[in-house]
Amino acid sequence: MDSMGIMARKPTAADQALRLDNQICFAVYSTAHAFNRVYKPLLDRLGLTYPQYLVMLALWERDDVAVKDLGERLFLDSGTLTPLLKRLEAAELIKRTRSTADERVVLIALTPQGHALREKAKAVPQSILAASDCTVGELMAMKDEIVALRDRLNAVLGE
Amino acid sequence: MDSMGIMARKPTAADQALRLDNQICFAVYSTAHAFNRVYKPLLDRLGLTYPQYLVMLALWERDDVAVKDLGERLFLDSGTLTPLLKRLEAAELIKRTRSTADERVVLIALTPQGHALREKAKAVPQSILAASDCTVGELMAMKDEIVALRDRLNAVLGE
DNA sequence: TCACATTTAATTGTTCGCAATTGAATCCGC
DNA sequence: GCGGATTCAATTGCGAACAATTAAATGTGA
Repeated sequence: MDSMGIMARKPTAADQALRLDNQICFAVYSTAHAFNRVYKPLLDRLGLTYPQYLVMLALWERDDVAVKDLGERLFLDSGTLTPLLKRLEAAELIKRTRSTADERVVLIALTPQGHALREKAKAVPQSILAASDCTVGELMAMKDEIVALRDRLNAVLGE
Repeated sequence: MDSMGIMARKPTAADQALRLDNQICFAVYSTAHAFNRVYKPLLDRLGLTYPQYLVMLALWERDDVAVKDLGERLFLDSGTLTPLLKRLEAAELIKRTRSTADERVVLIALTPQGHALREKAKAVPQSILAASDCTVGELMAMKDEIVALRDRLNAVLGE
């Protein structure tokens, strides 16, 4: 077969598909890391990691919600969220309380400091926009495509 | 200001930008996780995690390379790669050897088993393609856009 | 009512991902 | 040569991410 040797061989479609450059998943994976690195210095000023920032974004839209609800919005499970939320509570940005109606449920609420942090966070998106060197319209179009892809992937998982 | 209270308030552009739905970074982040979950059962059969699969993809294209070279291709550093490569070595898929020319450098080479695994891996991309429910053309177009975004983000980091 | 299934968070263990540091090897200017 | 800067991989420590399990609370059917 000489698949690794000196002899020339016409690359098959399967060969091409295994090329790193051709993989959309690697494109998405490496772009996620690039975003993370761009966010890092901005979020350091807020005392947040990127996943913590996502949790705060979700809570600024709606708080007093169960861990499960937060997990569904962020596509994360309790194994990830429980320790992360404990760190946010230690930072006094949120408060965790058992629901009285259903004691299995832990409700997450913002503290005054948690609410207040939103003002400081408003500067973040425009810094990212600048770093992306794109227009808002371009980014939103891309975002819609990527979300559509994500939702199709998640649909397969749900089967 | 009543930013959290009952009074209605016209959402500003900054408010809109903080919405989770509007964030391309969250779209990318959550899509990366969705890919990971789709890959998981496929890669389990190969005995690889997703990052390990990426390393193998890179090595199938070119091996006998330094850790640093691998890191540049995958956008990862030695803190991530060193333990990952040790696990691949333990699985006998790669061999790590110090370069004789420059003893700081560790060269990564595929073992026969490492080469052989490529044949089994050929089935993976088409399964992903099916899960994405897209045409190859659509995916490649998206990939190019995302890579362009990644490269602009990385360019800002390099400044 | 009571057994049994389901739901919800928390926990445990493994693997990334990265910042910061370390230590060895190499390079470079003088 | 020699000394300091640089390069490279490894290490340490922390924070995700997730599978699998646990434990408690709740729901359901006979």
